[in-house]
Amino acid sequence: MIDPQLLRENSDVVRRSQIARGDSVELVDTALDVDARRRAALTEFETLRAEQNAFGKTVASAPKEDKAALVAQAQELAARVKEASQTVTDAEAEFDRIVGSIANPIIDGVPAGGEENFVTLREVGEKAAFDFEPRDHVDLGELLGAIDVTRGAKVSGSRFYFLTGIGARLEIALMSMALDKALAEGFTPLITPTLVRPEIMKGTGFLGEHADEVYYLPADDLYLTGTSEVALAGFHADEILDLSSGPLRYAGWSTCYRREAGSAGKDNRGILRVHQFNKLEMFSYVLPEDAEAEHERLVGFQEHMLQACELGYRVIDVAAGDLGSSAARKFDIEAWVPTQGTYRELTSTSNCTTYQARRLDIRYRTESGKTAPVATLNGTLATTRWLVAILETHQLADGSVRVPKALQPYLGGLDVVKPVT
RNA sequence: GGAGACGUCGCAUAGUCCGGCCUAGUGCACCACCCUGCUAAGGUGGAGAACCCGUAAGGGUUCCGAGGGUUCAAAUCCCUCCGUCUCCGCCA
Repeated sequence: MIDPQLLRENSDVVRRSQIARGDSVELVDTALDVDARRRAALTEFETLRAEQNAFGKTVASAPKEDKAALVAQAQELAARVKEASQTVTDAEAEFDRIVGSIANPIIDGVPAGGEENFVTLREVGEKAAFDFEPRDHVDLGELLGAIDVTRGAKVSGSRFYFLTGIGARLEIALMSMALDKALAEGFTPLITPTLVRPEIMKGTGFLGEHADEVYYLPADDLYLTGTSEVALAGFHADEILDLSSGPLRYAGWSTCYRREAGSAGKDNRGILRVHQFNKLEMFSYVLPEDAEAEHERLVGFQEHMLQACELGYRVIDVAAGDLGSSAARKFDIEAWVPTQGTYRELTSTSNCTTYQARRLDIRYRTESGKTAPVATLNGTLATTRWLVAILETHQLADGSVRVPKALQPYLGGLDVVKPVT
């Protein structure tokens, strides 16, 4: 939910954001209109209700013989109050529907336009090159006994897989390294629920236009989460936080579930795009004025991780039209995937400013003692997908894969993964 | 899955049977001041959240787990849902 005050007093900011995102500008005017109608209805109702309250006291304290006449009068008033109350309910529902559909106003500097209009902030490391024909991660996974997509499909269908042997160990190593990084940077680790209630799913904004990406269990009215961000954001829902001694930082470890509806035919091979994977996710609750600095910190931690994995990558400033509705800015880090000859997203970090917190009612106390919504940020620290880039980047001519130095301690010192015979 | 109890303004509780004197009482904790010579006690006052009107001072409305309903009037009566706890059953 955007700040209604911003809408009222600075609607041009919202309009400019809508343009940059390629969203409707007329929506802003509609929103202003429903806001005005909502407030008028409220005033009307409150006036009537005050009248009714006062009258109720008269009735209660009236002598018995006057009561009948007074009650008759009160009935009439009650009918008008009821009608006014319904008008308010309707007006507020309309307000929520319209204003709720406006995405978070982008931060100045976010490139306008769609997916292809991203801006590359920096390229780091080398694009791995080979003097032999490099194998892709599926072939490597098979050679190394690390990934079994055939049996994944047998058991669960397409886009499912088994991580086997060294593959399973590699994922655990990567996740553990990320967890240690998170701990070193002051994050509190959390293992989160992956099934959540509808209001939490809605509150985090995943039931908007991407609702068909989400697994839903009708028998229990629960949603499977596509990222622990959902549970991490819901963690402090309806709370007033004390941020006086600094931000609250959490690292959520969870399995993630995604339907990948509409991506049929895309990335069918391997484990690049799958229905289920593991992820360590950073999540920060900060003062609104600290959000942009925190965003830079998060992207910094992500870069440390990619560097530790000795991957070549670029950091991009995602264009406005490609942001989720909650994000005011998003940085993606894409690693070089040799067999695809292109960069593929390994991490994403979003600054949701106060948008998500307003919807989930997460606040802090300002110096004047008032409450105000906090800012929330999230970012990937490691996921199963990283194995794709790690395997392909560090492969050797015979199909062996060199283990990045930083990862070796998590594999009992193993420096090269060799093909199984 | 069965049976039962419960959910009140930070915490703990009163109020619910019998609807209106509840603008929700009390204790603890908290803040300010007063008093007091000693790691304290006592006194007075203040203090929740959201929204609306207003430049402001201030005024108003809503909130007793959530949502409906009955009623002139609901913390209180009725319904649905959510959650917590206890006992039994079942279970990887």
